[in-house]
Amino acid sequence: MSDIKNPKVRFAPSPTGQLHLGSARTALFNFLYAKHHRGTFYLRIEDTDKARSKQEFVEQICTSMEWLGLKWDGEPLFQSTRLNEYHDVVQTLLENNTAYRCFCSKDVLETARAGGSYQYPGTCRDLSEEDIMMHMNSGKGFVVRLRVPEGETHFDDMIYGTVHVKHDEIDDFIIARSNGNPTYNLVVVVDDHEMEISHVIRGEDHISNTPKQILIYNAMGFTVPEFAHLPMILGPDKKRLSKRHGALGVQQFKDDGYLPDALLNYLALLGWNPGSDDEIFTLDELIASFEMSHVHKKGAVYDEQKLSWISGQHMSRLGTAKILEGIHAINGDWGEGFETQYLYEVLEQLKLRSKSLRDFIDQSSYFFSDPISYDEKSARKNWKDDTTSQIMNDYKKRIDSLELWDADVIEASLRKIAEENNLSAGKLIHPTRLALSGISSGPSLFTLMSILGKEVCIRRLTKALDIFPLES
RNA sequence: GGCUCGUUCGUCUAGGGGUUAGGACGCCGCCCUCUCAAGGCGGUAACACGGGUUCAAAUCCCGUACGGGCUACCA
Repeated sequence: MSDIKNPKVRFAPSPTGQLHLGSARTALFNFLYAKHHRGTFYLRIEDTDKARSKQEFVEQICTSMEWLGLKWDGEPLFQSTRLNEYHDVVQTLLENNTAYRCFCSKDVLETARAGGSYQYPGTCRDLSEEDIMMHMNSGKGFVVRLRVPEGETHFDDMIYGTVHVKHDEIDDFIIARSNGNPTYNLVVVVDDHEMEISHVIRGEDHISNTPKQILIYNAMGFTVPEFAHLPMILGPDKKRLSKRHGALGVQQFKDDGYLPDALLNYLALLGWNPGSDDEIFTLDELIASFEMSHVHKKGAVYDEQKLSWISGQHMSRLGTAKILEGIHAINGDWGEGFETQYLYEVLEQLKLRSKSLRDFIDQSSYFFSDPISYDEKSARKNWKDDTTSQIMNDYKKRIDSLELWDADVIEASLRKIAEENNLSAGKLIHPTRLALSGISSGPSLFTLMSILGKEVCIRRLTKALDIFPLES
């Protein structure tokens, strides 16, 4: 495969919705293939469905792709600007007799279909010149159909291998609607040819469109590109992932605080394997190891737990400055009023405990303000009675007198007072943590205290002494 | 219905004639430990089924079953 030179690929979403996980994966594989082989990655907006296409979706798709880091080369191509070209191709096909006008009404065909016939009966396939003129003159509407020849078509899919389809399984399908607009199968071919696409990489749902498109390539005398069909991403019900499976737009992952590299990493592992046991990759690493031959055919079920794990792995490898940048991108207020150095220390502690940027935000409140509520379960367990209060009070006084405020010193003083009272250190540690953070989990207590500072610790202990033990 | 593609632990996957069928997520246990994580160690769990071919089949072939996709004047 290393002899593939400068392939040209494209990602061709239709702007009828935001960028979804499935399309993002298709975009990623196109991107990886292009970059791995030093090729070109184009973006084409398939907006020929006027009724459903919206400008806002075009913007949303581009934004999502930029966020993911899937930068396309050149300017996006909009199909809506190319209607004339499509029209010309239809004319050429009509002229060389590889396509014909069909005057059958929609109703007639639907009735026929309802009767159990699945294929177009070929009514207008061999209309005489006179009949055509007559219909035209009477102002009757028509669609243009491709005249599918006898025989069979096969192609060598890079992932699925050779696929054969007999032509009698293929309808004389419509390439231009009665309103003159071209249909998908035609525009795809015309544009892929125009853009000199060498490798068409798309979802497996297009595998049965491929023979039809090859027929058009042949009818026009165009060179047929290589094809690679990607397996689908499935929901837990094993059906193709869709809106029904919940909010799975790329935008949502961004809002949930996932890192783009983590999402991409996860997506890459859905249907592809790196040929090693490695699982954590940056985008550049994915580009370096991507091989189409390692893409397999089976649909893969989307699993949020694994995404979350991968995300956590990325998080723990990321520098605190990058994390801070990411957090501020989704919440500009976070840590406002505190010095950057302080924020870095906070992030350093939370890194191994966070799967997403949201987790940092959700877990960090006590670094910025005194707890306003306390975990009741922990309070009842760890601060049972006045005995605890007494020792906590002693402990408060003890740390108040500390000259040097660092984790080791703080720890030593706590262990000493525990020993003096013949208690295990935990008997002091747990209530202290509760008093300082309001919860029972988090970073090492002594690190926490050193970060918070003496004054804050004393203040929070004082407040806790007022509150605990709770009334029974 | 027709066509087409697929089927290895619950999930993502490795393995493509001889393997104790490997790894990862999850789950469970242990270790570490001030908690929660992280990390380490261990455990749980799979070749859809039936026929062939072969000394030998998860692996090759044929069926069956099940699942996906397509079968639009959507893309």
